[in-house]
Amino acid sequence: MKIASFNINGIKARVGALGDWLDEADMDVVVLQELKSVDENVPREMFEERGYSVETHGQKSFNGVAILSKLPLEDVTRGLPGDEEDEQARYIEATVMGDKTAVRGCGLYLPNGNPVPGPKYDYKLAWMDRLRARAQELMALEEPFLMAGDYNIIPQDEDAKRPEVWQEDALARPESRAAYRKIVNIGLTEAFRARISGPGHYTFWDYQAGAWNRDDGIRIDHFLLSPQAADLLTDCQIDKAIRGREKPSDHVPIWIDLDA
DNA sequence: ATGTCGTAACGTTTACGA
Repeated sequence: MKIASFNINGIKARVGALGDWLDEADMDVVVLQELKSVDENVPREMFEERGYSVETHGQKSFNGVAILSKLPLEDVTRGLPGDEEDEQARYIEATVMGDKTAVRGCGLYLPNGNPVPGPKYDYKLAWMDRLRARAQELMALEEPFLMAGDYNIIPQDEDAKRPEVWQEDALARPESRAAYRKIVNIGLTEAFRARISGPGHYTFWDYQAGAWNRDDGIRIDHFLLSPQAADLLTDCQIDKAIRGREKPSDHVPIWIDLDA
């Protein structure tokens, strides 16, 4: 079961590049972030004609997440539990019925949090605490689940080309990293680091200042796996090359393969 | 040179979020 996460930075602008990638990537499941569209404006046909069912949780202009799947989906839920007042579309869950095993899949777009300090940073940290609470609920089931998406977290200095410029940023501040570790440390496995160690692996390059040409990137898109899902992990890779194509997103896809 | 995108709207330009 191949599952990808891809922050597309606007579905309208990405129809061409996203379609090309879907054709060649051959994923069973894809979680998307930053649709920047309401559900009615998502071009479902481009996914359905490729064999995917489409579950969206959209929002005008900002945020918006989706799950695409060639495998049957069950029990789709939208929104991160823990705050009835939160209207930002950043979270969706569904159970993917694999040939051998069902996997609960969570797609997320974690708040950026800048500037620090301020209400946006407070919202980020509170959102991360809600995510941890949800992960703990799922852990108690002792079943395969995964949380995939744009975490807006640079876990360690080795995950940035220039860690010094991110020191005071919401993506790398000590409080942000601690909140991320608090989620991981309930017993989850970060898929990429379970397979590949060392610096120089990124999923995001800013559009500005020639960041891509200088390989000035950061690794902020992650898969966290429950123990039962980690047992099934056979691969995890970043599709770096598509950042160099026409009209790219500022993120690239990261994907895992599960024996499920 | 403080650098680029994507989206929306009281739109041919500005504001916001990233």
